[in-house]
Amino acid sequence: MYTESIEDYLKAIYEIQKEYGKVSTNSLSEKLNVAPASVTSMIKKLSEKKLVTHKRYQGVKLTKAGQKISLEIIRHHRLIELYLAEALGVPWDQVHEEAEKWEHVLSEDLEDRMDAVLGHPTRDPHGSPIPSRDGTITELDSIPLADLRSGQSAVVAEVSDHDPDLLRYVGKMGLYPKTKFKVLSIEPFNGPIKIQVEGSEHILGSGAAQYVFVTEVELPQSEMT
Amino acid sequence: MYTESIEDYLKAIYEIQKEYGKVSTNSLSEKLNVAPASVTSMIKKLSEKKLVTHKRYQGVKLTKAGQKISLEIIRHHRLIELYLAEALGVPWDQVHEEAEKWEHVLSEDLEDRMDAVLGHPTRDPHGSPIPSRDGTITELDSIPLADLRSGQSAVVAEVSDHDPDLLRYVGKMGLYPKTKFKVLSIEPFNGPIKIQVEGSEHILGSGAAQYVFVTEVELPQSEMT
DNA sequence: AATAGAATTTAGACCCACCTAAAAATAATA
DNA sequence: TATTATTTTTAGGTGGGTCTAAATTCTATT
Ligand SMILES: [Mn+2]
Ligand SMILES: [Mn+2]
Ligand SMILES: [Mn+2]
Ligand SMILES: [Mn+2]
Repeated sequence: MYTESIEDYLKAIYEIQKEYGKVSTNSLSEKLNVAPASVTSMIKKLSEKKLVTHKRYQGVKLTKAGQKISLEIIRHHRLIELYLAEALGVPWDQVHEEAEKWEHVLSEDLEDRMDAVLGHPTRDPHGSPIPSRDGTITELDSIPLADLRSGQSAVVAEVSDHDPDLLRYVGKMGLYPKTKFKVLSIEPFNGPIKIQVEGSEHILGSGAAQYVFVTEVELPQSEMT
Repeated sequence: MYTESIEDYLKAIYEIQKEYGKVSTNSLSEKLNVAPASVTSMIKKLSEKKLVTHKRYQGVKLTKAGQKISLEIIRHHRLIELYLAEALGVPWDQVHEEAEKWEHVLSEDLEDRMDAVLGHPTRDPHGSPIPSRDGTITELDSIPLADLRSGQSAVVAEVSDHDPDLLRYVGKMGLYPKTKFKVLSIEPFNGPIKIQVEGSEHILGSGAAQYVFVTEVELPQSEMT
């Protein structure tokens, strides 16, 4: 078993790698709220343990072993989030914090039991895919809601789960994963977006729309090719 | 919040205090599997934080503040044990290990939700009382099964939860809390004990009988006063 | 009361994860 | 290309929790 710290680093590396491709010391420093110097020394440790490869001043990359552990922790995290939401009614903006701690002490046995109770789910409450036990994951290809145009319809795929305020904000307008909605209007220069969700209209700030990812985009008739 | 280590020390101190009255450095060393020297230095820390009082070479005693935290952790531990058993079907010999870790990262909110789902229970799967939110606990007054005599009936109150093998052993004969049974015979010099549980007979070693605590003892007619 | 044995504490050290301040390497810009 | 700015690493230090080996203090026994 690895320390909580190591597991959190590996998870962060996986996530940054996925989002930006390259994983710099500074990006880890920011994500994990530790000083860059601390990251450097942890990188040295991870590198000695062959969990990441590292070229000085060039960022890190997960090894096969590192990715395995990383996905194992992400599986814990997301199963826990979903379990808390489903079985104990924890609101979706609070599950992340709880999972952040619990993920490190969850036994494999309990992981399996939760998985079974939930019916072997594939998505967490924010729409993120849950890696399978053997460490495979199918990332979604979705686009930010902010990139849609007037008249388009789409389905919410995933909402970033790192800011509880954001989750409460978009939750208030019903923008949960799998929810279909339509863009009524979108103002230029990152202006507000008017959307229709299940009959009612809402105004969504472009900042938030950056963190809501959508799929199944339908063009309005007039713009079909 | 306190560290996991501090919480485990406080919990151990509470338990030893309850069982033996006096809490020595060595008893903590054994219970926590750390060197006596480590205990001494932790005691110094707990003492500075006013969680225990300590007279050199004389053992420690929880302060009000120390007891409060201790009972808070014990509440977490026992609620978790019960939740795992009830909601996820974890066998009673495995819940302790899982709880030992999770207890330190459980939020108050989740504690309350589990408590509610379980219907505000008062006993964990091993029969131990669950402290209330405000830190009160009513310890049972029970006696070891080993102290019973031939012909007596009693009800299982509590089984020590620190040895999974013991739990599986007594579990096999159905000696769960609230189970009524009768002593058919008991051999002298710590000999084996023959008991009847729900119709069927079992032989119980005296070692195990030391860790099964019973209550509601009924004398056989012939020995009534 | 003296002494042997047991329990406890002190001394000194290790590993982990973090920090700040300063140096070094890389990237951006004039 | 030379200079400046940014990023990353090194150097040195702290606190938390543990260890072993050596003192100290208490307890039991003669
Ligand atoms: Mn975490
Ligand atoms: Mn999530
Ligand atoms: Mn514990
Ligand atoms: Mn228990």
